[in-house]
Amino acid sequence: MITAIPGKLNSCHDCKDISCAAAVLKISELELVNMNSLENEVKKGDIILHEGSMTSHIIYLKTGLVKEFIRQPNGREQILQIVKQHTYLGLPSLFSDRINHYSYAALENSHICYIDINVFNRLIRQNGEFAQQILISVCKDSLNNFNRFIKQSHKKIYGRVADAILYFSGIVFENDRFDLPFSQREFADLIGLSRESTTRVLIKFKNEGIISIKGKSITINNPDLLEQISLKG
Amino acid sequence: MITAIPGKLNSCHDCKDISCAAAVLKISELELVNMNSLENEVKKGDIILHEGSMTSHIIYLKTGLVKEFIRQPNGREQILQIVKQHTYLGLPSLFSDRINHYSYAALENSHICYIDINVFNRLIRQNGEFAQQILISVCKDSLNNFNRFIKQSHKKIYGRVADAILYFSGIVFENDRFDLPFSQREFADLIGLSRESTTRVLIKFKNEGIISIKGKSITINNPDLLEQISLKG
DNA sequence: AAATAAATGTGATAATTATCACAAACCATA
DNA sequence: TATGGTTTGTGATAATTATCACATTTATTT
Repeated sequence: MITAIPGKLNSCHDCKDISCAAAVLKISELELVNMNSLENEVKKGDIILHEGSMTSHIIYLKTGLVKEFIRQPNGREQILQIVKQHTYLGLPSLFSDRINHYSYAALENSHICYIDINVFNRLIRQNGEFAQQILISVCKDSLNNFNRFIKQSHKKIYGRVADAILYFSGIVFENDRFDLPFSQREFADLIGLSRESTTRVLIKFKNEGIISIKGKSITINNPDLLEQISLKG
Repeated sequence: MITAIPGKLNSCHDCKDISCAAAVLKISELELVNMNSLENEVKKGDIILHEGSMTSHIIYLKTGLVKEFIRQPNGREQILQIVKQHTYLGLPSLFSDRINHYSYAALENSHICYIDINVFNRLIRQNGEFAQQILISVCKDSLNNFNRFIKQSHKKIYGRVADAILYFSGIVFENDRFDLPFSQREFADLIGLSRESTTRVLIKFKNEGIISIKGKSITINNPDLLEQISLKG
């Protein structure tokens, strides 16, 4: 039996944002316990969801890091975004045709929860606060993603690589120094460029002192200049 | 006073889809009358919303045709989608930062309604069915849009022009013959190509007999071939 | 209907990026 | 530490698309 929980939303301890999925989850967490939702550990490289498959459960990324991607007709992978913990995977699909449009693979060992679709839907209908928070979460996510994509689309390779570095630094890892969680091949897939072009730009940035590269580790030395390059297009 | 309306959703008479915003509106229509929502007529070319402005009302496109667009840093316009009647404009913005991320301009004389944000939000909280339908509508729309964009992004100019023609034929006008609601300059903006390249491809398609062009009117003679070109990338 | 402005067509050229081919560096593991 | 595999670096070249410049057509205004 599901009972609507009075509309008290807490903010997520990590990001202090009441629209963060972690905060949203607080309502459903009670339900999850009741419903015996499955919790699972996935290893780095594991595929969590396949594009084209039916949505049978909602998947909540409790801890870890995941890439969202599709396969382009030419066979190449297109990475759409890096998904951080406290996020539902592919929520929009649930509310459209219930087919997963994207694939998800773990970039690190991660913890995920499977939540029953019907529980979720009942919660939404019975609890307006919950519905509103999910709406906010979905809208923010899709807007951010779409905007990032649109802005990239007309930029030259320098601007695009700069964007990608700033994306990892700012949005994914929130740190000027970070380890690329995959190869340059995949980095190129995220940006939508050839591997060679991507490498060349990275080396150019390195030679100009804007960034430092040691193995998979990237350090931004001059964020302002990177921003400038990104803006210039 | 807003009262929750028992969850009976009708399908839209036009598109027979209960997730169509027209169906969703049925619930709020009653409210709209109560709240004295403003109805307005806009002329072809009028700008309905400016990117960057605050969301003060929700705008519902009752009749007409509208383009959603942004201005790229290089000054060029990027048309994101063509919005048909029975659609809320920029709904995702309402649920994120309440700033309109895109601009909207009328491609034909159109009728729009202004709905108070608070009415909308109260409806969502008080009526789970309504919330769910809005969620569905937002998710479908953003998925479709994003997918269209991603699929385009790696295609060559032929595939992209083919896509755009199929988009107008299938999604916007639902007819093999349609009038471009704007110039080829704007058509190019929608596709994200230069005007000259776009023109050249159109002429190529025309010379190959795949389409016919008379002024602004385009007729698709060979939809299968167009599909093929789109798929080939 | 003439004049003016706007949109479209087209060749030549330049800029950008992908592709190919292979060398060098790095990594895992026997 | 040798060895095979993968990833990264780099030059040369080809493919694709934008840009420029201008002719031609079409639309709008007086």
